[in-house]
Amino acid sequence: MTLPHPNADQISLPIVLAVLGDPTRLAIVRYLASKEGVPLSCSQFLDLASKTNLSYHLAKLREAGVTRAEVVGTNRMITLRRADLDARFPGLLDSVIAAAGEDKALPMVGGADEIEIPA
Amino acid sequence: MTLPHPNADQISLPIVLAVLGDPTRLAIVRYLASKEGVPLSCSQFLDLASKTNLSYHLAKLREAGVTRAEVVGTNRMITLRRADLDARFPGLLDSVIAAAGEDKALPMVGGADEIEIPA
DNA sequence: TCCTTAGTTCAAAAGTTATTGAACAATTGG
DNA sequence: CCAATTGTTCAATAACTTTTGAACTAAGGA
Repeated sequence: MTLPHPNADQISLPIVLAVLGDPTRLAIVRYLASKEGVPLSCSQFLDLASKTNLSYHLAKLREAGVTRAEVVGTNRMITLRRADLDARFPGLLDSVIAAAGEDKALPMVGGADEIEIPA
Repeated sequence: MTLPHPNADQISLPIVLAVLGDPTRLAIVRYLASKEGVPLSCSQFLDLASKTNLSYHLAKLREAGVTRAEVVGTNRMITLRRADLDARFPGLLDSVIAAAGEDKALPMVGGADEIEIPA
């Protein structure tokens, strides 16, 4: 019942960039980052897309090595693979998240005001 | 005879990431970065793809705001838009280039040994 | 002027990614 | 056990991206 994840050394730069180059997925990553490592269930992202479509985007993120999904009962708890990404591509995730944090064009997970943008 | 470029504030994060999420284009950017701001003509990249296909990829990079192309006689001289990208997405380009610099899976522009990988 | 060099444009084909709805599986709570 | 909740899978379609070759433009040199 564990889902397939690449290990750190299998994470590919072009694949990670391509996966992050989608507004829905970037919004997911931004929200995960704003929650500082707290695992979130898939259903937390239903603002962004239909259930089916979310399943697709979350699988892309997981298969690229950007997120980790753990099966807990009937939920999948999603976290960012911060340490693995930082080890593989130092500074990349931080700069993407910082840039995404200011991006008004990206879809929002909560009803706005959900994400703290540090002044 | 000047080509269309977005200005700095029109550069979009997801578009930049998507454009960089392609091995051919990442190789182009890596090579441009390795040449430290020296303008290169399109034909320098013919190792990577056919002339027609290069034209397509270079247009994508230019339209995304990643590169600038200046018409000089019958050549287009290409440079990285380092300052604009750094202003817009601090640290992003540097971390992408650093990660790409070590990536053996990316296509090479010269016959290898062309790019200095700092030890 | 004629030829070459450098690069673009166009239309077609091939391939890939995103989105949808219906049906399914697994767990939990009553 | 039954029903609800959570999320996946599948097949279809729509939409986009990549690649190709042939035809083209524009500048420069002989």
